[in-house]
Parts: sequence; C-alpha cells; structure tokens
Amino acid sequence: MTHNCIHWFRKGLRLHDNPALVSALRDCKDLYPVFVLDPHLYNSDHMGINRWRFLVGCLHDLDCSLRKLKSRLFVLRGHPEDVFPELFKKWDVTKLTYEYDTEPYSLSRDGKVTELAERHGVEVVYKISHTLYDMDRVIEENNGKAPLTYNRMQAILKSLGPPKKPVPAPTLEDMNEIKTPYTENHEEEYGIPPLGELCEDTAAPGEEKFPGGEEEALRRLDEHMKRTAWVCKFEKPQTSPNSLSPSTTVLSPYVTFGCLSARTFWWRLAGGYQGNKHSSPPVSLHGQLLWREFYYAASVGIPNFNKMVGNPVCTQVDWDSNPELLAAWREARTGFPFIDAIMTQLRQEGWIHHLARHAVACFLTRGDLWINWEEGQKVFEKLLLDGDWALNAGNWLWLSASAFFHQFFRVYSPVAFGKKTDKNGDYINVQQAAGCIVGKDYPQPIVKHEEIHKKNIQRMKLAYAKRSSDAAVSPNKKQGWTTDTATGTAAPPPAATSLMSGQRPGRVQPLTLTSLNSNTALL
DNA sequence: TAGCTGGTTGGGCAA
DNA sequence: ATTGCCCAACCAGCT
Repeated sequence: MTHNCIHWFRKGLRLHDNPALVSALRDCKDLYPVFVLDPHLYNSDHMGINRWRFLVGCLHDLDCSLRKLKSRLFVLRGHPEDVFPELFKKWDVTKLTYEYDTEPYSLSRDGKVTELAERHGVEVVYKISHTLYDMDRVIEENNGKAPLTYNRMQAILKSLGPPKKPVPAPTLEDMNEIKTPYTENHEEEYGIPPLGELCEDTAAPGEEKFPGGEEEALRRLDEHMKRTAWVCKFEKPQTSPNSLSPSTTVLSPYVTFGCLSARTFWWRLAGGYQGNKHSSPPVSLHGQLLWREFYYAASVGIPNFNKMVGNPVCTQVDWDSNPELLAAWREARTGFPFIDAIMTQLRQEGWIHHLARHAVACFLTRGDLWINWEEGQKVFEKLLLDGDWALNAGNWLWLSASAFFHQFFRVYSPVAFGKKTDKNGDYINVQQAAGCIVGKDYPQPIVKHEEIHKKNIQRMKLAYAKRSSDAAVSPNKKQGWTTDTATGTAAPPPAATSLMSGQRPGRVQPLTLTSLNSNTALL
C-alpha cells in the first residue's frame, strides 16, 4: 500500500531526527510537506517581529532542504480544521503524519484534525520527538502526577533509561519512489509570505543575531561542540547574565522551533562528555535539557499550568493590577539601568540570559512591582525567540515563587545582582546605546527597592500562610483533587480526567489501576 | 508519621 | 578575591 501523504510541520521544523517524517516516507507515493499559519498561534499577541523573522527563516531553510530532496514546502493560511479537509480532497490524501505536541491548544487542535482525517479515510501517524521522553510515561511512572522537584524528575528519568537516539535525516535515496507534485505557480499558491505581510509591527527590526533554520542550528551546535573543555565544564549558575556576548549556547530558540532536536543535542553532548570529567545535572548542559523535560512534564500533568487561578500547585497571591508600572517594565523605563538594559536587549534581540530573566521577573513580581507573573509571561512569549509555552509558564511560576521554588525571601536586587558580573556597567552602556527608549531622558527609579522588597517578602509570607491553611482544611486540594461538598466524594484533577478520556488524539489512554491506588486522596 | 534535608543561580557583612 | 554566616523560615520528598 502506498500513500498520498501530508507531513504536517508545526514545531519540529527540521529534517534530522524527524521520525514522523520518516514514517511518511516509508510507504509514500506523493509527499506534501505542509506548514499552516494558524491565526490562533501566529498573531500579534504571540508573535513579535523577532519571532516572525525567526519563523520565516526556519520556513525558508526547510523549503531549501526539501528542494534538495526534490520536494517543496507548502505554506497555507487558516485554521487547521478548515485547511486540512480541503487538502485531503484536493490531493487525494490517505495519510497524515506529524510530531506529537503536548500543549493544551495543540492537543485539542490535533484531536479535531485527527477526527476530520478519519472521516476522510486518512490514516494518522504521530511520533514523539519534541522532548527527550514521552511525558505521559514520565507521569505514569510517577504515579499519575507530574514530579514537582528536579530531583524527583531525575529519579523518574533514571528509571526510564537514557533518551532514544535521534533518527537520521532523509536522503535522496529515500526519495527514489517519491515525488512532490508542485506547479510553476507554487510560490504564488504556497510560498512563504514575506515578513512585512505577516507582521503588523512597522518598526524596523534590529540586527538578526540568531537567524532561524535547521542548517544554522546544526552549524551552531557544531561550533559549540568543538569546545569540548567548555562543554564539559559548563555550570549554568557560573555563567553571566550580562556579558557582552552570550555566555551560554543560545541554542534554545532552535530547540523551541524544533530546528534542533533535543535528542540530537543530548547525544552530541554525551559524545563530548565521553572519557572526560564533566559537570552534572542540574547545572550541566545535559542538566539544561532535563530542566526542559521537567517543565514539559509539569505542563502536561498540572491543569491550568500557565495560570494562577485553577492551578493546584500555584500559590494564590493578591497581585496588584498596575498598567502603568507594567508598561514601564515592558518598555524598559523603570529607572533601574540593569533592569531596563535587560528589557532593551529582550526587545532588540529576542534573547536574554536566563539569570537576566530572573532579575526582571523577580522585579516585576515578588521583588518590586507586585504584578501578576501572567503579565510577564505574555510579554516574554511575544518577545522571546525561545518563548516556549511550557518553559515560559514554568519559569514564571518558579521565579515568582508560585510553584517549584519557595524560598521567597531570596530576592534579586535590581542593582546589586548585575554588579557581580559587570562592575563597570559595560552591558548597561551597550544596551543604552542600542535602545530606542532608554536614553537621555533617563527616568528616576519607579520604586524604592530597599523599602518595597522587604514589604513584599511579608506579603509573600501571608500568601504562603494562606496556602498552607487552605491545604490543611482541604488536603485534596493540594493534589489538585476536588471534593464534592454534597456527597463528600473526591474527583480527580482535570489532567487525570483528560487522560481517562484519551488525551492523545486518536488513542484512548485509560487511567491505570496503579495510578488510582497510589493516590492517597482516594483511599 | 513526624522530623529532617536539600533546594541550578540572594544580599550583605565579616574575616 | 573568596568563603562562611546570618537574615528568617518556604516546600516536596525522603526516611
């Protein structure tokens, strides 16, 4: 049986380690590589100019690589549930392949598309290759709950064994029996739209420091892997948030869009470690990839993960709503040079160091401005090239001391923290020169840090006191379980409910007896 | 079970 | 320059 097959690119914008694509090529006659500009994801709320530019770079690189396989990329606009039925008919499609994606929107979208595919007699195949591990397996192994500490996560992953090896990219030989039917009008019909057509932002973007695409990703990976000693010695907390050139790899945007496979990255690192003394998780480069797994598992296992209300692991805090302070933070005019320099770099380059993210996130939330971390999350999502749904939410939960991290009395100083690694303020000078907002009219600090951060620690203390008293009244609540006040029966958290009804599109995944028994709330 | 330990990355001061 | 302690005292997971 040979198929007319669509491979649907969403994340996973690469040919290497793409098992779903390999599955498509195995029994394929006509191949249609497709990317859909879904307005739910690709709109001005989610996409700043730098993200748009990165995505366009990825798509051009993908099309270029596909041409080398005598194929092409087909770019379409619209909601996937509208686009695919038309394509199924138009191209007489019999098989659809894609990479599994655990984001809530993706799961519901893929569920709908799978249903439509089945209605059109189209076989659907998906593969896990965005993460090192199968997140549902991780949660199953931890008795149906997401691990809440890195140590616990490590123990679970150890029991699952090392990640799978990446699969090779398709070659011309693999394409011998396969063709992609495209016409002379391909550019007009299915070409990649120019940046100006996609992005409302009229301001000219800055220098493109991190061009998108798989080729660039693999080139950068090679460059870093040449420095074996640096790779082996890498300890994240020792890297600098305000060095003039990045003190880390900046491979995260490439992993986010799937230009670089996390498994390829993992096994290249393993090769570099081989026979050498090297650092270990959580601070090593392997450790960084495991943090990603940690947050992905949390995002799958915890309901309302990117929100405060309805998120069972999130401390409920009476954050202020203050649009003026929020705008000052977002637009790099807080009057704290270190904070404003970081926000300037974020807006200009789309990337800032992890510890710089800590500094500005702490400042926005529990440190100074007392603004809900969800507001910061939105800003980061739009501006960061590596704005990843699970990692962004997880890190904001962490930094605001809402979940995972609870030592809220450890507060970053918006002045002192930067001075540790940049005594002369060189980073601030560079960003002031580059920034369009920070400049001659440098404002006064919008808050008095010394006073307000102590007051805020007390406010956090109150929020935590409320948190533990709530947990004492209703121990089930802490686990995300709700108790029906009328009957007194406990109901599972939404995540477990959706698992029962089959969270993966096209597959029913029953809640196991083990996971039920191990939840003490039921017993 | 209750107590203990560790937690990728704080600041500020003393020695 | 680096280390160690205090500040006040959190949670999750382990024993």
